[in-house]
Amino acid sequence: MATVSLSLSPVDGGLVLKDRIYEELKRAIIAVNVYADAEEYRLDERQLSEDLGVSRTPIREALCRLEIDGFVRTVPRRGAFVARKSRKEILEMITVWSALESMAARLITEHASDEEIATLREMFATFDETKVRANIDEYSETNINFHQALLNLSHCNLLKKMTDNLFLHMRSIRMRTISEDNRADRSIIDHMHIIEALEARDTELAERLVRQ
Amino acid sequence: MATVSLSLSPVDGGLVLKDRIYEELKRAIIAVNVYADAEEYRLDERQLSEDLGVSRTPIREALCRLEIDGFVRTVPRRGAFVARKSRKEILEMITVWSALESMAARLITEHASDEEIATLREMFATFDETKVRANIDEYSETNINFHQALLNLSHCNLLKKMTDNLFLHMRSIRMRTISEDNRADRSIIDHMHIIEALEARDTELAERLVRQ
DNA sequence: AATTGGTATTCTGTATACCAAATACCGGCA
DNA sequence: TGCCGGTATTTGGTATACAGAATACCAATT
Repeated sequence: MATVSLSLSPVDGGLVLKDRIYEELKRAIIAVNVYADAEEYRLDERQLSEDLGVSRTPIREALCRLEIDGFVRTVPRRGAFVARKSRKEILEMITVWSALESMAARLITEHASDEEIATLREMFATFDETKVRANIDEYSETNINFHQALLNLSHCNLLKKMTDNLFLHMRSIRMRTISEDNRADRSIIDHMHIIEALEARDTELAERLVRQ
Repeated sequence: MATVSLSLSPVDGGLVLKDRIYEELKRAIIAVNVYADAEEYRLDERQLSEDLGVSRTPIREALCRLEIDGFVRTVPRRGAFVARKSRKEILEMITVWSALESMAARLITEHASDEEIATLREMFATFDETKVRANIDEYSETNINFHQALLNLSHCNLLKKMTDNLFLHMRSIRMRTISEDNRADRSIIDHMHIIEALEARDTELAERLVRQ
């Protein structure tokens, strides 16, 4: 009897309790606008464990991971708090981000296919400069998607992984500076310039544009 | 009575058990040359806990951190293994590293003082090209120090933190490719060129040299 | 002899219990 | 009334206990 190949995929799902808690806590942390009010958001392990209906152990592992990611700051013997980034730290995140993304741009000019680059244009297909002001928030999403798409096209998983966390941080910080986002109309032009540089395989130009 | 300021440092050391275990495990992992032999290095929690004389809880937290750092790969319900980087992953690490370090070079040309840049030269004071071959390993250390010094001078903590881990990985990988290090004599010249570009505040040149 | 089914063991994942440090509260004393 | 000290409570850090899953091993059957 020939063994019939059913091409099954593993049923695991790969998400254990601590991972789900990690995701849930991260979502919750990003949801609260830490920068809005002055009080410190304290994360009580016992509180969380009974809220989520699990024991403290997976909570602690999730908090441990969140601390490494920079979303939580734990003081020994004091507890865990939602991290509040200083201005300097934010600037440093932007610096690192631009370093990584400009490298992504380099890689794209060198390795990505024309079709892949073309997909970048499609993201802005529904927007033109006159409409941008009307739906800032939708554009804001597209804006983020654009940056993430750049990292994806770099085909460098490490670059993507390292920027993903930065993105999440920037997202929550952005809420604080939402008013500054009236520069969206300038931004869309910049993005088009970037795409053009990528299409022209102009490595240096693409890198420079992205960095700025 | 005026409160006398004694400028005492916390006696704690700031290192709790899990942190010490983390450091110890990391050291041990780097010490074993994973790439030398084919067998998988398994990290048994019970084994570790009795070897280190602590319970499993801090072990697990340390392993969690090591996994995020990429030194350990844990399979659900299977355990933790010392991570073995694929060729692709290694190349990606080098890519990210060069992205970060070239950004550091940019920052140095823009912000570092002349004195700080001058310290880079001193690192190579004891070396000239004829001597390099004689003490490769000592030079290798200086080589690493040079790169770390660059990151330090960038005055960007995040850049430094992100590259520190990459450095540790590269260090253990280097053991595998130690034979290739006969290119040290070319390397020292490259470093001098980098220093000169930094001194000349030539941002673009410095960045390009570092990236390569 | 090989393969399959079942059982036993091992080890992770999770929960609970214990301990020590830190803070908060309260009472006494100046 | 204000300050100091002590006690109590809270809470994070650590250890242990329990349960479920995965593997290894053995036996039985073909």
